[in-house]
Amino acid sequence: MERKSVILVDDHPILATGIKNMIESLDQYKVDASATSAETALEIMAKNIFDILVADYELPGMNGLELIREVKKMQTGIKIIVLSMHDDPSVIKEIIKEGVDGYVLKKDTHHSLLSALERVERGKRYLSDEVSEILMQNMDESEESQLLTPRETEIVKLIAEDYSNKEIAEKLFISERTVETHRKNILRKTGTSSAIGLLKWAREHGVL
Amino acid sequence: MERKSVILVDDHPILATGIKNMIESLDQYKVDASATSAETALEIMAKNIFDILVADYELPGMNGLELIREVKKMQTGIKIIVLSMHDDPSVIKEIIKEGVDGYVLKKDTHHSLLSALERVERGKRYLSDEVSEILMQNMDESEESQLLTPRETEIVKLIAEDYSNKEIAEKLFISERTVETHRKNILRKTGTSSAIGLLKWAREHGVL
DNA sequence: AATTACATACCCAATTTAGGGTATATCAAA
DNA sequence: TTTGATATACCCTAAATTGGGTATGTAATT
Repeated sequence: MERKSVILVDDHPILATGIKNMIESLDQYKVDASATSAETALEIMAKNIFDILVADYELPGMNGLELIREVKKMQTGIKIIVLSMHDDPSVIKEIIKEGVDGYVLKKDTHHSLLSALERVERGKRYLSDEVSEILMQNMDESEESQLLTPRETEIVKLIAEDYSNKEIAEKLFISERTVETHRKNILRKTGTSSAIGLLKWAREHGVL
Repeated sequence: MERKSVILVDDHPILATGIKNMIESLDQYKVDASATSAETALEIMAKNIFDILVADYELPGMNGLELIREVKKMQTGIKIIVLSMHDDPSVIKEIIKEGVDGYVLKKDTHHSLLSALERVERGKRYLSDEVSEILMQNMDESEESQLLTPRETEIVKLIAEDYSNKEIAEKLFISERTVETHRKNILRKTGTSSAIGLLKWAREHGVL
């Protein structure tokens, strides 16, 4: 049987080597290419065909999401498995929406990664048990990403960048009163009561 | 020849397995124990003797620094190699000051880790090339980690956790006036002018 | 046509933070 | 022993933020 060709993307070589060995411990896979950045990976994929892409989500420069989008444009048949450290529901949802075939957390066991490989090879999708559980816990409190209006989200971002109400007002060509109103509404909606509390909320909910 | 006994601590099993295989690719080492938390590692080390500890620095609960301190109390002869993602000079310095034998970044190659093992086994210390370079670049702008006093750093952390001055005062059993004074001094020293600006500074300078 | 959501803008009051001081006790270093 | 750094605590004022309202124009939806 032909061994499936895998390309691996991880910006931490030490971890990449470990994962490569892990994958190749199964005879049916061969890691034919490794890249430490999304950009390099895309260059390689422009010239070679692979069966499966195993990519770290946290990458320097272009992030995992952008990489996935580009790859799907280039090689429509390729299976994508994302390996991520983030167990933040909003991040997970975002990645899955992008249509990846497998999602495995770095804190899962190595069996998870191997299971993911076997499942996606057979055309199925795979979520590790950890990931499934996280998603189920957050089904109900979903749509909270739409809690804030676009304008409010914009203002949250400016607050996070350390602009005062006055500066935000000038930047957006609106009155300082309006910024204050948005700010109040934002704090009320998010259940926070200070700029720093809001920042924590925003990070946890993927607004930033 | 007796194989050296290694204990591995990493909270991400998938990565731990990869590193274990990597270490055992050299015949002279055997990974006799693995733990996913500092606490578990300490329990194991209370009952067994190891030659070398390879520990991830980012751990849930007790952090790498505290783990190192505890281990040095328990097993004075053990060699310690820290494996970390952080290439922030201030973090690196802090860890090295604690007297570890080797420091390797996850973005180094796997050869670095193996070199580290061999060097510390022979009683020498090891810093990966990447780490050496980072430290050299920051020799001059050093001491900026000492810009803030310990007390001030403590307060920065509490501000980052969204405590108000009043709450910080209660927590530390000091007057709210004192917290205000610290806060003013911190803003002056860091050249910032708001809590959020301070937070950005703190993140950039490894205070958090 | 009525309702709803959104962005806009104002009023008021209370609280918190920022920025300017000064002052004291302690401890280490020169 | 004097100096310097640190942690403590207070004074003052000004600015910014928070928390409670109301109100209006616009666009989309029912």
